[in-house]
Amino acid sequence: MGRSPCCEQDADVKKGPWTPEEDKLLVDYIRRNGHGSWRRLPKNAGLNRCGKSCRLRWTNYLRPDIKRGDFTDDEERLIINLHATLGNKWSSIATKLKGRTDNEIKNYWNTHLRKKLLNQGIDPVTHRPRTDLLAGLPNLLAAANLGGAAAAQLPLDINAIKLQADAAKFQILQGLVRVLASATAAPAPAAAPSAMDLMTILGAITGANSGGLLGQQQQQLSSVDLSRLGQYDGNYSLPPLTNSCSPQQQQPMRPPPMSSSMSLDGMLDRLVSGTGVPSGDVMSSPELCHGGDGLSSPALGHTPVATPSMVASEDQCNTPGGGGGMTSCEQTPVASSTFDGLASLNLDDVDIVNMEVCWTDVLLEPLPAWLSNSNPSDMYFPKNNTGEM
DNA sequence: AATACCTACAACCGCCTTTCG
DNA sequence: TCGAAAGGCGGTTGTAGGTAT
Repeated sequence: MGRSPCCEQDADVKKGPWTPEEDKLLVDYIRRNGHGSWRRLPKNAGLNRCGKSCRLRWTNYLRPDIKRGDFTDDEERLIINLHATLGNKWSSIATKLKGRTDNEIKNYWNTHLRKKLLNQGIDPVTHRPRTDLLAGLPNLLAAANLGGAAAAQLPLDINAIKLQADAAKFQILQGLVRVLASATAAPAPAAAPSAMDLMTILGAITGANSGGLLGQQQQQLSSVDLSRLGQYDGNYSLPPLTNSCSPQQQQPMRPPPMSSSMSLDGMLDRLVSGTGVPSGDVMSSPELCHGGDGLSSPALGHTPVATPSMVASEDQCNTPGGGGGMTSCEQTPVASSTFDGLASLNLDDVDIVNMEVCWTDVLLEPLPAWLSNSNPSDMYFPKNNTGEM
């Protein structure tokens, strides 16, 4: 059908921001008479505006019951939950938030909440883990695999590439762990990659060698059809996106077993097998809410104090698998990946008991600032550094 | 201090739905 | 029942203010 703009016939109507005088005319008129017919209102109120413009100005800004000010945490949660259910039905969402207009909620979503979810690795449209990150995985792995001769040919760019790869790895890990968590609740469809596929990929991403994929890992990865990763988007139902670590669950704060439960593999084993995980709410498992979280553990090079200055030590360089493998520390630039050197890390050095952050919280955190730094070479090679560049 | 860039939000546009004669 | 007018909605744009260079 379609309609011409309501004021098309009158090209002289004013557009743009409203002046205080216009606001006063509109408010005074509606207080005295009600708005009645919006089309006739401008003329009756002495406004050179389109009726539609008057209605929007009134409903979005001048109405006396409009609530002003920042959105509260409760309002944020409500908007996110409602959006997950209703989608972009802003007017429907607005009916649940007293005093907020659909336009205000829409703007707040587009400027704040959308970015917030994206930073948490959540697709703001589907409210599921982002799969666009997985789609770029092959390229990412290729970049991460640059080392040795390739690195020598790209001496200036390799650090930036590796750091960007780390940033993407971090987000991919967020998504993968969420996917794996959900996989315990719903069996994977036959066509989708298996949990073991993901484990292989994860192993490759977090590979102990600093140069990237090597030997057996690379062979294993080649057996995984990465193109099927995209199927995760619709095939698994995810657990609720709630902060699931209740005080009671965190209370025991017992030192977790220092064996596999603190390693990523151990954690994922539990997720995949369901061992020690209460059915129905994987994310809230007390097993997973102890002080030492999987991803912030040193097993992934993400100790809470991890910084770019965390460079592989001489010991690590000399330890098989610790930044070593087929790529020596000499070949590895100063900006060795924080995902590198995993096998050499000593869990005994970590104060797990005092790490009070739930791992699910870490998963939902935005990228660390140093990982999302737009100019990584500045971080790795400060101008007043020792002149290693 | 000047300029460029970024962000937030008010306002507009075009389409769809509802109402009414 | 039909068609036009009016209201409503969601996407997009324009702009002011803030921040970085």
